[in-house]
Amino acid sequence: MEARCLLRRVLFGPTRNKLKKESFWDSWCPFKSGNHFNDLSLGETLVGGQSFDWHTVGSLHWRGKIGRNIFECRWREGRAEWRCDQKTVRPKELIEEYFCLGEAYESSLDQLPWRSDPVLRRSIDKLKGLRILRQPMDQTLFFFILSSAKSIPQIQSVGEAVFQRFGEDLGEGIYSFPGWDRLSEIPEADLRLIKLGYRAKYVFQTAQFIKSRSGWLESIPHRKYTDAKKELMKLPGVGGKIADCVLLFGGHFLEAFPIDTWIEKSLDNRYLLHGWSTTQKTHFARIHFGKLAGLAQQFLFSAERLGILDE
DNA sequence: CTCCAGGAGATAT
DNA sequence: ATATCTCCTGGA
Repeated sequence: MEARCLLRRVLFGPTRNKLKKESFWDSWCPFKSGNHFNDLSLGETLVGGQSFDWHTVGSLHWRGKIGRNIFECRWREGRAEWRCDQKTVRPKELIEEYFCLGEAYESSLDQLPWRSDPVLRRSIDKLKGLRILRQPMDQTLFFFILSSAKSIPQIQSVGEAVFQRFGEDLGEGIYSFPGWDRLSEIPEADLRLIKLGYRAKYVFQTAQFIKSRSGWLESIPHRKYTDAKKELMKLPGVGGKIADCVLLFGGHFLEAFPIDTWIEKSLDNRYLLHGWSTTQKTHFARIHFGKLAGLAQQFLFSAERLGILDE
């Protein structure tokens, strides 16, 4: 057996398969301390509904992409770790930027009214380290147009189908966002074949809108929040809720406060706003949570969705 | 089989 | 302003 192996090695070298498997991933690195996650918050950050770039590959183990680079994250022995493809350039910087691992996070958290709000306080406590990722606006817009009346797994699978068909293979079964230029060439009927349903028209028309206004989408992150929201709502299929999701998750506008059914439930039952209109609830959020309402929203959303406030 | 999901848009009041 | 209906699809 030994000799056979040796002979094979001399004649053909290590098998291609084995070589690839052993050299793809670099070693695991711990996340910077001081911005530590906990066993809940890492997963919630990655696959809790703000991003659709990650999928679970095992217990407390996720794979996904940052830009066009494949990464993995996991929760192991009481700490969060990440690793990437060996040929990724400056991965540490990518991680730090994507997860906002700087000092600003802690002070942002401290600015939320947790001192006077037991619901928020408990949510933050249970989900230490939960954060808003820095994701690209174009792709985020695409995913949230798909999100209308769909659950997280459905949004992800439909989105991935589009990526797989029209995007680029990045390896490990992960495909890139095709981009709005490419999407503008795809007939609505083709999108319907991939099960986008009535959202197919929104994607198609949004692609035409963006194509006909060079620089428009790129200008959104540079605008003031209210102006940016008003602009996004010009897009077919983008109302107030989706616009806020795109701004919060794709533009890092931390004042955006998307009100979905989970937040609605939280505001109704925990903040006793049952019967208030969406406009009134939005106003309440702005007054009560302040300039970083979107960050507060993420904690309330996850806490409500995970059902961890009623224990 | 019916009902509704992490909505938006159109229409009617 | 508020209420209701429809739009696709998949899962309960």
